[in-house]
Amino acid sequence: MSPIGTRAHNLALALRHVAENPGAISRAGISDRTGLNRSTTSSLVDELIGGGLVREAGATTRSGVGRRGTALALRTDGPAGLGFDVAAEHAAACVVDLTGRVRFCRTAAGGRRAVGRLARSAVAAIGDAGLTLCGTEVAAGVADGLAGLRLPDAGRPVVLDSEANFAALAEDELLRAGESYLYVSGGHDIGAGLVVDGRLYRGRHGGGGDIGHVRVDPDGPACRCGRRGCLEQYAGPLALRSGPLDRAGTALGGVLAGYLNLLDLDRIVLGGIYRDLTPWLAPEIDRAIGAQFRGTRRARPEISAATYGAEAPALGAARAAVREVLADPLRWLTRFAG
Amino acid sequence: MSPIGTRAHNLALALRHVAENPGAISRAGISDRTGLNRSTTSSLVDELIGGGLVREAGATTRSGVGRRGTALALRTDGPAGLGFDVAAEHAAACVVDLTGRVRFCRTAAGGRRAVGRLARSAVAAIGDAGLTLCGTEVAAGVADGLAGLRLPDAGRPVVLDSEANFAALAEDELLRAGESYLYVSGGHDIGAGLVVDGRLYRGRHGGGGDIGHVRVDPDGPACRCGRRGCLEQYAGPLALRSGPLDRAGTALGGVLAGYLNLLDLDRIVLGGIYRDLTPWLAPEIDRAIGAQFRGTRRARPEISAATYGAEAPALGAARAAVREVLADPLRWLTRFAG
DNA sequence: TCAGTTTTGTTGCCGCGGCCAACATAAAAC
DNA sequence: GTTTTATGTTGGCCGCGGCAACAAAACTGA
Repeated sequence: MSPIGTRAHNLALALRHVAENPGAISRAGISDRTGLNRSTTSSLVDELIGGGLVREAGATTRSGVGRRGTALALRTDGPAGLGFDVAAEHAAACVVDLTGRVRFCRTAAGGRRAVGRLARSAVAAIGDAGLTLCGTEVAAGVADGLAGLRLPDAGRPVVLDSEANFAALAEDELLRAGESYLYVSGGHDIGAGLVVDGRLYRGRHGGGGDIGHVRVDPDGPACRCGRRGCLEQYAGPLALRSGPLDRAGTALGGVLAGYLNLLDLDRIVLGGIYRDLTPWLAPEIDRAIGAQFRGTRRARPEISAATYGAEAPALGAARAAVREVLADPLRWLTRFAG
Repeated sequence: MSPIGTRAHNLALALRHVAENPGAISRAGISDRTGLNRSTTSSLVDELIGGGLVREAGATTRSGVGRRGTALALRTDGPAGLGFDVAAEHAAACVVDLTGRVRFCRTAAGGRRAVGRLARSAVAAIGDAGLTLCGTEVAAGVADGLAGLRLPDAGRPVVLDSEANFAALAEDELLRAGESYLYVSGGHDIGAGLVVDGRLYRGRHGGGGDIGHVRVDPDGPACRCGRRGCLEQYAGPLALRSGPLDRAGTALGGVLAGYLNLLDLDRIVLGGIYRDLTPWLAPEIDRAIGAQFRGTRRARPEISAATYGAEAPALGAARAAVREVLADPLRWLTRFAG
């Protein structure tokens, strides 16, 4: 059995082109870019419109001779992705529509104790906006942080992953551009989310991505993990408050340089508490990378600040949920069929 | 247009099951495991048999009531994968059949000057064995090392990649098991080939995988690259001859530990000149990894010696070539159609 | 103004290929 | 022998993509 049938594949293909050219592509445009026949494209688009994922949006503007096409766009009153971020001291919930636009976003103190309240508000917001929940994903440090929580789930399993991974998935522009980047998130732990060619790398067992205890200097300061010279002692929140930023940047850059020699990435994205420190951290990180980088045939990666701040993990989780609909619209279209 | 049509996908699916259960699976068995209808499976297998990829091999042995199935196996007189390894001082050529078995393997001194002679011998061996060349892949340090070389090419583009990447692809058992591992190859350069879930990770621009100049100690010895304390100065061939092995193991382990915190791998494979030193290197590497490893929810990766020695890159390149046929048998079946 | 040209979207038909049901075959159980 | 169970093949159905023809909508040029 095919992992995804031809029809499902082509529906996703058509839908992706609509998502990437909202209001600016017609059936014929999809046909041109996909190589599918115009009649096939018409049939696919009709099905997407019938299922409430796509709408017609006037005529395409185009100079020159010939009939104008019918512009297509994603509907913003269809599926809603729901994302949570559950940490020790705070929690957040976020709702996005099919275009990835934020329709609800709220943060609360109290960690997992606040989740129930946030969930009720989010579900109310989904209803008020005329949306329909399509999936729930949750950023959480540890899986058992979820045990006992009852989350609205759209009849599908709730997806769990790390904060850094979901925060990496909030970077819509980079994902759409198919970039390869490492999202480095500063916080109580130092997390990393690796994206290759616009797709999240998940370790085999969902482990990995925890780089706070990579050793920077065997003779460095003692760490709470019982060892010495961990990255956290240079670039963790305590170290950032008490130490100079250039020391943190150098330590981070040294660790990242090792990754860049192995992995061939386009970009380092600084998130979490690093985001607002980017102007001070980036030069030192860049210098440290330059001291080890050996790219004879590739450009040195850019270093940039994350687009979103504290809300990034919840937002990324919500966007990941709607991206599942974009990746396999047929499942959404037949969700009542069984 | 689908990247690979339904028929092509199902042919590959059926063929993969034959490859993974040689001589021990029937049409009905494929049908059971794939979910495809028995009639569909019959049609697929007939096409694979007609194209010379699969043969019937007696009856399956099974206890209990019912008719015995017809056992299926890969043919060993069909497509041949041709792999080269072109280095500065030596070169190698390798031929494998569809099962991945080595049918020809020869090494020569002289680097790229020896390639023409090796190629002629390999092509002769392919003919003598009644095989048909299906693809050529080449392990080479730099792409321009290939400029001007005329290689037998089966009418398809010659694939180029690093020695470490191809050596990683020679590990058939690990690939089949879907393991995630980093193949570390010691040599003039220290290369690394990353395999995730049985699939080779290729950087965006084919860069990466060159870890010889990751910094181990900023105050370390000067390196030919102009910087100080590079891994090569601890674990390169010169350092291995003059220095103690435990120092090399510790340096390697330190670098690998950084990767393991990020990547969540099952295994480190030691290849190249490290392969035969594994008994001495592995304990130190393991110790150094243990000093930084933070796997609360995953096992510490195993460290093992590569299955093959100097012939690994050429063998891996040859196996990669036949794997293309296994991945898309329809292209092989229709190779004369255009 | 109106035919000619170009582009868009729809409709009817064909064919590939997967699924289903029925049947022939082979081996064991009774 | 008959019955039961598993394997492999055959014929027919149908979903869905491609093709060709046509209608519709815009511009171009006498």
